[in-house]
Amino acid sequence: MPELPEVETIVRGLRPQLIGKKIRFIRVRSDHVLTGSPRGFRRVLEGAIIREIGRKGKFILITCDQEIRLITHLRMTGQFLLAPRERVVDPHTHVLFDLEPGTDQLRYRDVRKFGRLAAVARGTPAISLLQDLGPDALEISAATLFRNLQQKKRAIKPLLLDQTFLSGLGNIYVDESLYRAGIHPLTRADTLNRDQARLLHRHMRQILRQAIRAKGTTVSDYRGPEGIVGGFQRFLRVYDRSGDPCRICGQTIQKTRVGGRGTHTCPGCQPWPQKSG
DNA sequence: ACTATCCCCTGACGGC
DNA sequence: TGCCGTCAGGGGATAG
Repeated sequence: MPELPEVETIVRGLRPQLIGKKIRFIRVRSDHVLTGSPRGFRRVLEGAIIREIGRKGKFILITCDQEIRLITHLRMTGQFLLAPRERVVDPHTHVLFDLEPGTDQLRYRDVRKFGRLAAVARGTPAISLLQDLGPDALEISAATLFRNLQQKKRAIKPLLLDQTFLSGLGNIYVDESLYRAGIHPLTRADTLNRDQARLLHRHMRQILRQAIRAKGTTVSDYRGPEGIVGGFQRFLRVYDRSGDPCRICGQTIQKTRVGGRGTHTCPGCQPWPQKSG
């Protein structure tokens, strides 16, 4: 579900609500979403005071005193919600954090249970997932992106989705970025020239920033921390628009499958390069 | 190094 | 109405 702009929106929404709060008590309704045992999870986090909330790629990092951390990946349907303790608990809510001061609860809800929550104790090295993360899509420079693309023979779309190569992009923003840069998703990465890499870099940044401003994209079930719906979907030009005309050339937006993922392209604006040269 | 294919889960939707 | 197949903003494991 959430990609970089949605995760950034969530982080920004949680920050003012959580900074300075103490995690007083944790209730785990389903340990499926925890990376370790509920016992260990609670032992590490109960009593911790939240100091910082950040993002790395699509991971949410909640840092407490003494470098205790809660690291979360929402995968497809994970959500953080803030609710008064007495509010009815939705059946897909798996972890509840009582906060102090106040009467609010931070709730982790996840319909498909693909998301994961990990508690990192003081002095414990960062989990391997974070170490393997590639540069953040909003932090990488055009020059570095170009240099890194030249080392890869893979098709550009699966490469951009590979979080060890670049972190933050998901299916929506990859399709949108490639469309705006006029690059076909199956183009071999090392065949892109410097100008194409620059164009891709510029559009990717522009789209991500615009999407953050719009508070993300809601196609079906993404919601921000307060249940807020994103607004970027009205700016989408290919994603979820198959069968509709391209806004630039009028040709019909196609939906195909690339690397196992639904892929949206405009045949006019994103020519297939390896065929025609 | 890279691709293809499951798999993890649940729900929504279209066709019959 | 119900059943069945397919698909979904992600990513890990495994076989070729």
